[in-house]
Amino acid sequence: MESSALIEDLTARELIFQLAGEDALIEHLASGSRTLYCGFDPTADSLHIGHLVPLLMLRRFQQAGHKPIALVGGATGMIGDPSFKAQERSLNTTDVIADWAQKIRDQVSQFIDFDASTNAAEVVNNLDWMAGMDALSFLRDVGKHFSVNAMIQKESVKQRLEREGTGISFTEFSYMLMQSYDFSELNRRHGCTLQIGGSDQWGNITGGIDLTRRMNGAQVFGLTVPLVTKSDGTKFGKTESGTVWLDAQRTSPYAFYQFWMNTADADVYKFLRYFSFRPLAEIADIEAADASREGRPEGQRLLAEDVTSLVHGDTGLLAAQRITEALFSGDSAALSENDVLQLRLDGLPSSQLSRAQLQEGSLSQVLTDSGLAGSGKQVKDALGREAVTVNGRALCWEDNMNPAACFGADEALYGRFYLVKLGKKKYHLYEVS
RNA sequence: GGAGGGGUUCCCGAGUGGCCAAAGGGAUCAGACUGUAAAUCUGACGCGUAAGCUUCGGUGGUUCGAAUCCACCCCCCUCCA
Repeated sequence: MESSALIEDLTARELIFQLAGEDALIEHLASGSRTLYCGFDPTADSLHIGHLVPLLMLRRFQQAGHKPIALVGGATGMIGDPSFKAQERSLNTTDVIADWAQKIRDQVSQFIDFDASTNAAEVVNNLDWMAGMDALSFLRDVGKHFSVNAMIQKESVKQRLEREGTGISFTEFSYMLMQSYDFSELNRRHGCTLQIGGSDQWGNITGGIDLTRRMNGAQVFGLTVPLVTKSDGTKFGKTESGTVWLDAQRTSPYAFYQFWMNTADADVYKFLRYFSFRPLAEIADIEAADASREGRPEGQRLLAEDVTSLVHGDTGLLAAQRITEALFSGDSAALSENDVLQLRLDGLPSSQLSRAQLQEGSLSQVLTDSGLAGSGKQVKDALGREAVTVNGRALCWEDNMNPAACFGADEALYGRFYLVKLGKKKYHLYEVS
C-alpha cells in the first residue's frame, strides 16, 4: 500500500484517534519512507490483545514502506506509567523486569519484518540509554524542559491528582519525562519522526514531541489509536479466565480463537477493520452478506481465523480449528483415538486422573482442581441444570458425590478418555488410568 | 510534625454491638430462547456435598456476642507547618 493511501485506509478503519500535526504529518509520510516507533512496557511476561492494535499498526506502516521500531521499556517498565491508572502501582524487581523485557522483545518481533531490504524493523530497549544516565544529567538536561504546571494539566494524571483517595508518587509522575526522552533519543539515533500508541499515551507522546523540538530542534509527530470498546460497554479483552494473552502458554490458540468467535455481532465488523488486514471493501462485502443471511454470520469466524493466524501462525490456527470442529460439531464419539491425542497436543485443557482418586471426594472437587470450574457451587449449579456432560452423557445432582460413577469404565473413549463439558462452551479432557 | 477524612467480599458501594456471609449496582458463570450472538427472563455468585469453616487494612482488647466499641500499628487522601 502506498503511503498516501495509508492514512486514508487507517482513517476509514477508524484506527486513528488523534494526530499531532495532521496536515504536516500526512505530507511527511507521503514524501518518503519514515521511521516510527511504539513502546511496550514489560508489565507482565506477555503482551495481551489490548496491545494488538498498536502492534498491528507498526505492521501496517511497514507494509506501506515505513520503518518500524518496537521499543521495549526495560527502563520505563521499572517506573510504571501512571496514565489513566487509578492507583499507584507496586514496583517489580530489576531481574523480573529484565526477564519480562526479553519475552516481550521476542513477542513483539513476530509482528514486524526484520528482513525487509529498505525498511527492516528494529527492536530497541530504552534501558540501553536510560541505564547510564545519572540523576543530575536527567534533571538538568531533560527535566529542565518540562513545566510542572503543564504536566499537572494533563488529563492522564488529573484523576490521580484530583480524586479523593488516590495520589501519585514522584516516581510515576516522572514517567512522562522518560517516555519523552525516549522519543528524542530515537529521533537522534534512528531519525525516528513518528510515535504511535494507545489513546492513553497522548500526553506522553505530545510530551515527547515538545522535548524533541527543544532538544533536537526537530519536528516529529504523534498518532494514537482508539481504545477498543465493545458495544455492550464491558471491557474488551477479558474473559472468565481473565486477560486474553498473546503468549500461547498463557492463552492457548484454541482459547484465543474462541475469544474472537464469541465477538458480538455489533462489534465484529469493527473488529475486522481493526484487527484484520483484509481490504475494507472485502469487509464491507462480508457485512452485507451476513446481513442477508439467515442464522449465524460469517464475520466471527473470519475474524477469529485472521487474528489467530496473525498471532499464532497457521499451525496455531489449524490446532484451534481442529478442537473447535471436534467440540462444537456435537459428536465427540466420532473422534478417533488419534484425534483425541491431537486435541490434547493442540491445547485443549486436559488433566490426568487415577481410578483411585475417583473413589473418594466429589465431582465438584475433581472439576475444580482441574480448573474446569471455578468453584464447587458452579458445578452444583450446573449439575442441577444438566449442564455437565461426560462423553455426551448428562450428569445429575446425585452424581456429585460419586465421581467414580461419573467416569464409568465402560464409557471411556479408547479405554481412558473422558471429554467433560461444563455449560455450552467449556471443555476439559480427562485421562483416567 | 499538626488537624481532619478514609481503608468492607472481583469492582463500585451500603452497613456503626446481635435479625450480617454482610443491602444495592456492575462484572462474571449457568439455564431458557438462539446462531458457540444481542436483548429478555430465571438461578448462582467467600469455601465446603453437607455439618460447618474462614472474611470486612493488621495485631491485641472489651463483650455472652464485633465489620460495627477501645488501644496500638500499617496504608491512602485533604488542609496546615
